[in-house]
Amino acid sequence: MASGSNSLMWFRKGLRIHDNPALEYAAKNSSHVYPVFVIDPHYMKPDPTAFSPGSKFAGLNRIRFLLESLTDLDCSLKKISSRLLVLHGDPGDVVIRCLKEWDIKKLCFEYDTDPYYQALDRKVKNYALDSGVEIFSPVSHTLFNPAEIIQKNGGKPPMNCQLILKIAGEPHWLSSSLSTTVPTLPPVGDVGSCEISEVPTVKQLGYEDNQEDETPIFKGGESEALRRLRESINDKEWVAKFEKPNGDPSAFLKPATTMLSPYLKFGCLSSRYFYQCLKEIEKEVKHHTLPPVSLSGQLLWRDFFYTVGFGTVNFDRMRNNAICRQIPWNNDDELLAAWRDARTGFPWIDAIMVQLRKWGWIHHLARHSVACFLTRGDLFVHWEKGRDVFERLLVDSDWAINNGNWLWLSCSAFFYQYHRIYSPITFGKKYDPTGAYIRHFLPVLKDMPKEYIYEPWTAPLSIQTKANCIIGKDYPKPIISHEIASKECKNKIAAAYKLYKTNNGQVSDEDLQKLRRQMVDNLDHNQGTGSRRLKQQKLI
DNA sequence: CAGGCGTTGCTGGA
DNA sequence: TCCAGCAACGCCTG
Repeated sequence: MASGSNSLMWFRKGLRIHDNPALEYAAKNSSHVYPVFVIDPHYMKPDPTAFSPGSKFAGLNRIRFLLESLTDLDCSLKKISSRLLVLHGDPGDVVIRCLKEWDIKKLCFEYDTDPYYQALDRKVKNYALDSGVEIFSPVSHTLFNPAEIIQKNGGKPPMNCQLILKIAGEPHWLSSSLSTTVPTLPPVGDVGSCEISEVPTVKQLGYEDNQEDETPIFKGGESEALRRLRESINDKEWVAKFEKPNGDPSAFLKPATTMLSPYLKFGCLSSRYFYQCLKEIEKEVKHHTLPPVSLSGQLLWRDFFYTVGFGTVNFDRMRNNAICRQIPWNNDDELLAAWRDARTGFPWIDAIMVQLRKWGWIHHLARHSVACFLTRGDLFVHWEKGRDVFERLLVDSDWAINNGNWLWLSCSAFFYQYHRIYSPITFGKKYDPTGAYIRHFLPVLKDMPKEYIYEPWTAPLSIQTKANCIIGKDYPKPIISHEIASKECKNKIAAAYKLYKTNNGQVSDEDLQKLRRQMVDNLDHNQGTGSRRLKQQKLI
């Protein structure tokens, strides 16, 4: 039986029992294990000034998911004669206080590459080192160790996904059996004067719990994650044939992907365990798709973005980010708000933005569609603004992956074929010619005939009247002409790329400002056919 | 230094 | 449903 000293298991992500090496280590030779989660008011308290319910940093959907995950974790810990200790306050201060109060000799937590945790962990590690507390912080959130990949690649992160496998080979743990359960944990010791609470409800955190319109799409927690994993991989044919670019973004009754991303984000599901399951299936079936498009490939993409995010200074911004193209994005908050609040006048785009707000999840290609529209395709708004909206609204929002994809979609890094623009009209039509997706998320258009549902402003007034939807009154006119705006966007990016080349990648703030002025001049020369002018005239 | 390639573009024709 | 043609990017490889 366990004997020895006290251990603190600090949960942050990795909200699971299975494949949790930090938890296993905490349990080893300890007389007491204190499983802790710290609720950071800074992250969790309601922010009434935000554009959607939630805190300053996270929408309510994600906060709810996190709380559900904690409840499930508490429940699982109770089954192995322990419990989750929930504390409130600045996580660094709280953990340091616990280390003192409980006479902790081992501090265990999953290693995290996000800048937030890098800073936080530095603080806690410094204290622990000074006071003789042993630290165990294994890499178990990703398939590979990002630092190791970077080192093997000569000190730089690999800049395409295929390279990861080439550099790393198969993960070292692939053929070993990852723990699926922990039989029992040493008991929680005396908590002294530390204030312990149960997992709070959203109401207790100060939120209105108005789960009005639709039942939530996700239920947080490891139990649900494992259940959904089984369900997803049950159909081996489906797994074997999975090809990411071929998914249907308009499928909402039965979405086209596994929808496991929120569980991977919080570590309710181990990406390593998931990968093992997929490899097992790939071994069994005759033919299967391959990375990067296969289902297993999707986990490699995750590692790819984690690695580049870890190895790139200022990965989450344009300025002073060595891999990011300098592009003179505009600062038009009106355009941004129209996109964010689903009133661009393009039903395909607006329907996606409604789904994002309600579900906290949209299909990968839907993300592409709206991200392209906001940035390089139509509105030319800065990708950092769109990133912020996604970061808030997505339940699965993950720092490295979200930023990486916005860099990708805005043609700022990784991908540069800026002339390939998703049409806000024809792209969705391809998958859903009758507009069922639009009708579901934008009921105001539910009676619009299918001939006009993607471009309702072209419907004759008699049709609009019959459909009970007057464009410009019941549903907005399009904020830009896609034909004109997309052409302008291409020209702007071409100019920015050109400057980047002539300046050898050294583009200053002044250079960008100059470029912006030139662009305004160009618009004026074009006799007001530019998007700016169109917007002023409220033209369609 | 040229040629091939890149998870997910669009249009129009067969 | 598949394909060519369009326009045309940078990065990697040899």
